[in-house]
Amino acid sequence: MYQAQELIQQALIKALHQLYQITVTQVAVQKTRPEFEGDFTVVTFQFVKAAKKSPDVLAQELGDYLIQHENQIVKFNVIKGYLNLVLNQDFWFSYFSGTQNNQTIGYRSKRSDAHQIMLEYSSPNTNKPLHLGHLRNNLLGYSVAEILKANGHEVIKTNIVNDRGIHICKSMLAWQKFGNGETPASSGMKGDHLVGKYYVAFDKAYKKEIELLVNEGYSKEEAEKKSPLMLECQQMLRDWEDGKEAVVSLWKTMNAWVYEGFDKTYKTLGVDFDKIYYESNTYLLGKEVVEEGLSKKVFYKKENNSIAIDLSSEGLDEKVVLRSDGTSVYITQDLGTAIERFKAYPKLKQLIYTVGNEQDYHFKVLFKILDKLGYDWAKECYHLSYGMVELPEGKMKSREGTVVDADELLQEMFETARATTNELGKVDNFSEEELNKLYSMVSLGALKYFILKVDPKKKMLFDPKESIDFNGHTGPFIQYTHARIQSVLRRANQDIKNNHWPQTLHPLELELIKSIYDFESVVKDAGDTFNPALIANYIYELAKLFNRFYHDCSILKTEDETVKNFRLNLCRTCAQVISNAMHLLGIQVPERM
RNA sequence: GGUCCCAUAGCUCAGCUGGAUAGAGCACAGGUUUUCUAAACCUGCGGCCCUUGGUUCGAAUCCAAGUGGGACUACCA
Repeated sequence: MYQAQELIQQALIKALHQLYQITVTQVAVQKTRPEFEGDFTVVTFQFVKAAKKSPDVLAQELGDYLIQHENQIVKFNVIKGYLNLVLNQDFWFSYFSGTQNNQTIGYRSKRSDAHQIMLEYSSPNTNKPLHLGHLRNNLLGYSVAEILKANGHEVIKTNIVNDRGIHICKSMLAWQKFGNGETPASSGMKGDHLVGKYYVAFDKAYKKEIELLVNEGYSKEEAEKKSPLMLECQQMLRDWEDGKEAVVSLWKTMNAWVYEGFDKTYKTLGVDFDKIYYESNTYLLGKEVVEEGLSKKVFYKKENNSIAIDLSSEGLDEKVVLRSDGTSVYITQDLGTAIERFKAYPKLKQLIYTVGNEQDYHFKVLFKILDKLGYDWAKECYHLSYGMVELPEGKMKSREGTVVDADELLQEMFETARATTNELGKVDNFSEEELNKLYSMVSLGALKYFILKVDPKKKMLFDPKESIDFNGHTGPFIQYTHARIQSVLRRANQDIKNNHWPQTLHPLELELIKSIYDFESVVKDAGDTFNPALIANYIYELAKLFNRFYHDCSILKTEDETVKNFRLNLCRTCAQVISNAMHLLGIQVPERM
């Protein structure tokens, strides 16, 4: 790999030392802004004092030195103390020739120091279908996993399904009471939606009960405790924990409906998992950890017999880790599960949890406790926290029915893709199967890109009334660019020779090479910061640049064979970068659209 | 009350490890196709980068305080 910045930096360090006896270990070398001539820029102000020179003189002297001592640098100019350096064109040709036909451009092959990383994402409850918030989780988790793989790591994608608890009992109870034996088959409803319907039904009936009780003169709090439905539901949960046949069997049946539904949605979305955990298997984990922590005096027993940890010295509060009746709280299970995972995967280096930012505090506490218990991998646990998806009227609430359902949204996007494609009328000779594949590719491209281009940690707004765009800074724009390139390559129908370089480059050609050059470092940054948005924004810039090039420079009509060959080469490499980058976002690119 | 996150164009977002005149897309007004896919390209319009202080040669970017918005602060999951 060629390292332009590194090369310039080393030369600069030498220059500063020899010319002015200034010793530094690092000099920031940035890309030159497009409005100036040059490839890389050095800001000289920081050395002005030590060198006792004016900025312009300093820049001039440094530039002279660099030209003399570094043969890759051929020209420079100084503007207001900024030293703009121009690299030898051969440097770029030489880099570019290394990318020829490299189908894994931008990806690192598996490294010797590869980390085995477990990345948990999705982790749905089995009482309702997936909504827009889950989509962000799924897309983010999947993409980060792909990005980490592209950085040469081994990634185990995992999903811990929250398949037990009071929320599932609510759906079960409501189905028992109001369901009349309805099944996905009898109703034609997708299983997760059917179960979700009864979750909502429970809530409605429950609210009604409370209203009645309040009218009878009880306070709201009392009413919530007295509600017969809720009492019955809690009994159901106890029965489930005791393994009571009828309850367990109903639970199995309804969960199976949900899994069938989820699988469909996952398949549509194109996300998958290497290992699935179920909370019904893990929810009792962690109790022995509490014992261990007690003996290590990390935890203490409170007067009421509950067990807790005091984290006030860390700026956090006291946290109960085991109830006074000896049952687990949620964090007990999380402690147990994390330890279990590191036991089951001895090579595991890092554990990443993709969970919304409302749980920031929870994970801070979790990691702190693991650290205090003496697990040295605790510092390698990472909460991949992301902001909520909000609607114009505020947060989504599934019980209040203000959610954007994932399946519905996917279906709507599909229809929009169909309508738009047909309107443009470029696909007359597509078969039915090819068409459906295209609609799905484009609609998913639009949706995934829409969600992933936003910095994960920021909350994002989704307005269902304004459908997701297919023009401009969107997934389909980038997919279109890819299809366009493929069309040119098909028509060219010729072998592309390597190492045939034109005498001079068009400015856009040079910019394209530089942009391609950046891809590798963008992948690295995205991996280091777990941020797919970096990839998304990068690849948009490349696509835009390509479209300008496509508009300004003819490719197939070029008479000079060397130039034509070079441009085809550039096209092919751009298409590969687009395809590889989009793959990291979980987005496929079409050959034609 | 405490802790954490966020604030950039009418809207949705980049830029934030300090650097040149703060960028895109959408929307709005216009233009480009006998020529490789117009889901494209080009032009215009649009900004006290929340406020005030501080650090610095230099602040949208770092620090502090304030304002506004959100989340969390369960023997819920």
